Amino acid sequence: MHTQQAHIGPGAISVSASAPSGIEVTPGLNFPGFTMRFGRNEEIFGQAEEADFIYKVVSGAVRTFRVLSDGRRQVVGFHLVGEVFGVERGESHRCSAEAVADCEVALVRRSVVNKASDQDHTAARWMWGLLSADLERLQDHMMLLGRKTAVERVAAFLLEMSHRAPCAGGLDLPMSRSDIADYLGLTIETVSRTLTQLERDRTIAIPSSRRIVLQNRAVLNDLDS
Amino acid sequence: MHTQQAHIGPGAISVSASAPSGIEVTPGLNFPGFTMRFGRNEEIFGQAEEADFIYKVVSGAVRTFRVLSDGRRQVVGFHLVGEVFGVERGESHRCSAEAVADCEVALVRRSVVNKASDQDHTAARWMWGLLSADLERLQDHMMLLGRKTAVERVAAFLLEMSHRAPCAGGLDLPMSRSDIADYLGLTIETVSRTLTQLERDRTIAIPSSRRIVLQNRAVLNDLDS
DNA sequence: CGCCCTATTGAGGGAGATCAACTCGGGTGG
DNA sequence: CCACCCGAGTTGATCTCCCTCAATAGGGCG
Repeated sequence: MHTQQAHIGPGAISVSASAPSGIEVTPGLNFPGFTMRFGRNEEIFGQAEEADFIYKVVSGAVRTFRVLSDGRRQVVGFHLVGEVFGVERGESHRCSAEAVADCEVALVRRSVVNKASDQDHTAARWMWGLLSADLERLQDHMMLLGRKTAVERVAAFLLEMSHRAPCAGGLDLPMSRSDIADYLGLTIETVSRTLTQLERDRTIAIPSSRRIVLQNRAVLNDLDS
Repeated sequence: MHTQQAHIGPGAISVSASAPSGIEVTPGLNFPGFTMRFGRNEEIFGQAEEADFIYKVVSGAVRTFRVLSDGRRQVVGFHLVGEVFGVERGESHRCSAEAVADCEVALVRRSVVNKASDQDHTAARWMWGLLSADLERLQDHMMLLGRKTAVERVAAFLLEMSHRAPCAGGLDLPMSRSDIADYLGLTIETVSRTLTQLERDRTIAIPSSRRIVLQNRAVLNDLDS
């Protein structure tokens, strides 16, 4: 169902030279690190794998997800340009991460960040902020998955993406319908049908399948409750 | 639908004397604080309210949840004896919290914890651990809400409760079917039907509606995938 | 142009929701 | 002590939203 490729971890050939100044994880906070490139659907890290790094999207987009033994998949989150992912407790990752589209990712050693956090409150607070922002998003998403209808889920998704991506004149979705469906707890068919329904209502326009223009945000906001 | 009562915040009459030694939030880590009692369904804190405290369940049980404007409710989590809740980023709570049953709760000022975290890595790490344990649980729960069937959800719930509560010879559920339903993204009817189905299969026994004996954990574990 | 992958559309079925009746148990008051 | 009541839980009948299966349409790239 989903392309499974060999894991290419840190140290593999796709490592590129790190910027000499290090990785700026957030304005004013730099860490030594390096960048890597990943092709579409390539694995960045796997569930239960050692969590030695934290990651920041430089270009492209990333999905984190979990799978059940029978293949059912739940996308936990999408990570767009500038966003940090892979921040976890302890030793190992609890999600897998894959490139949604070709992308470039900056890596910083967890040990480096941990040491900085112990010495510098700025770094500690930054990490704390990352984790709790994630928590907040996950709580919103639980509401969506547990209690919202298909239209409401799709509306919430469109609004979320439009807030997180610079959307001058319409969204450019990096992810497939299958990714969206697994994020929203729906099937690709339902996602597709719901989008065309919203298009018929003139709430959105879909010039091409990955490009969506929000024509009536008021309706979407209403659906978002 | 749910009993809405006036909020009784810190400083209200139900405050009882704090233990002179302070609140032991985790073995070896004490903070000055005090305890309060809440009756069944009483509000402990409300969504968007100032998050001045963190809370620990001394006795009874607590639910945290969110509601949509039309009353649909999603229970984000249950908090049993010994567990800490209300740890959030920044200023305000993102969930409401209510007493599932009569309970006693210990409160510690956030400012106290923050100060301790800045000076002592033990406290900082403890907070970090709390937050990321929550995150982990929420990710599991997203999988449940997004992709699991009713039986799988109920099985997962029973196993979760049996792991978190001392369950010598059966669970004693503090929460109603309605709470369970809103936690699992189902209706009370479906929860009830699923439980009786599991009872007919001899997977569980239900001596009384709040008491459940796990007779065949293997089946439940299989359903938990 | 033809291939392949992604997306859309249609027809039909099913898991769970909804609506409604009934049962159970615990508390209260006569 | 029993009758009554009320909330919680169970069970039944029906409906519906979304899933499943299947066919068709687009669109990027060789």
